[in-house]
Amino acid sequence: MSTSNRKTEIAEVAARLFRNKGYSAVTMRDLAAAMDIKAASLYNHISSKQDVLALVIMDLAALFTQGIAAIDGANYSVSEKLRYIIALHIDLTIKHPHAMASLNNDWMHLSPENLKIFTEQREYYEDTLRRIIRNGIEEKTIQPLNEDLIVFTLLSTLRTLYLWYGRKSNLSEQKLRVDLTAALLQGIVKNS
Amino acid sequence: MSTSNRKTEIAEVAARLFRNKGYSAVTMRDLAAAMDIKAASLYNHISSKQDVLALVIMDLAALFTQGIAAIDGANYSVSEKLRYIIALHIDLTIKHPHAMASLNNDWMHLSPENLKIFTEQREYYEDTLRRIIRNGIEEKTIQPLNEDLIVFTLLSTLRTLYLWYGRKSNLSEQKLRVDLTAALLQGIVKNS
DNA sequence: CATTGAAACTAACAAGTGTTAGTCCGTAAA
DNA sequence: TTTACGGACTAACACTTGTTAGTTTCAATG
Repeated sequence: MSTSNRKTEIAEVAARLFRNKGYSAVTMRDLAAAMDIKAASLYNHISSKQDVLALVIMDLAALFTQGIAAIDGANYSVSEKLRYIIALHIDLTIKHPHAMASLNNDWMHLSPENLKIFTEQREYYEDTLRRIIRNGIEEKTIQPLNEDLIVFTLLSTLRTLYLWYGRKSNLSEQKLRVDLTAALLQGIVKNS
Repeated sequence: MSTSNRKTEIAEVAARLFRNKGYSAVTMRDLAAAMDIKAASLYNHISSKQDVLALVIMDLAALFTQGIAAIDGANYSVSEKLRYIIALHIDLTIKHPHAMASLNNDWMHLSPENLKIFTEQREYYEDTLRRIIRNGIEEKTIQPLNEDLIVFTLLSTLRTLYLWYGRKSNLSEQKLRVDLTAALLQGIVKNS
């Protein structure tokens, strides 16, 4: 295989540390200690601290980009697309809860080249979602609210799922999907 | 006056820097440069870097605590309480957009004493909101979804308002309040 | 057995970190 | 005019940072 086992292990431990203290506050000695080795030994597997951050963030970012591209390209209704996007976020959050934190909070510390790629992907993601929402408003299946507001209401909840899911509650993935979809799409008050 | 003008000026500039790079990545020399003075000169006004962080975060945290206490203590319906809580977040976000970022992302770097106070206040805030939601579910004015899920759906959107409001959109505060309340409480799809 | 190579180690460096000590300047009070 | 002092400065400290160089260990391969 192309990437060594140890390298991905470093990325996983790093993601957990980054989640708790942020990229800048985690030192290479912290990371090494968490793996029970010395800092210098890390460099047998990775080339720099930036490299580790990219390892944590970039693959996950690509999964989001691919995910929304597939959903948007399929022959779904607006409502179906939104449901699949919610499911995508739940799925990736459960699989990579720690990396999600870095994706949200530490992306600005990526190297210029990776930052460019990341920013483009994020814009593509948000533009796609915005277009779906706009379609829904035009066909009158989505409430005629400000479209940026709708986009960020959805995204802010989906992006910070990692903050509480699995901690505060022990919801099943199934129940999470059903209830979260209901809360985001139908709202939380009755008889509106 | 008890706190000097210069001290609050430092806190404001620091909040802006913390927002962009995070507390740990901002050096005292960065902060000094942003104020056009030398790093050592900062210590005529503040006692430590931690002190600056506390200056940025703690007062704002107290405003949230006082705000929700007042709303919860008043004789409002569940729906009214939720509307006022949304308005509280909008109000404080517009007044302190930079400090909101630190409140969300840098609180873990507070000194142990301040961290304790902060954590207690946050728990009080979340507990209060959770109780309001639970009341609503019991009296059947709120959808019977998982209550933690509802709490964090609301909070995640409200807490990250600073990320996009004033940047991506030029909504008036009035329109923001109306549309955001609608999106969070009634949802975004029609004819549910 | 000899050799290789992955992966750990020790030691160290250069740059950057928060912070302190001591000094200087200019304005306002005495 | 003298005094006091807020608020800037220079210089320096002790420590931490990411990273490199060179070495050692040891299991797998020939």
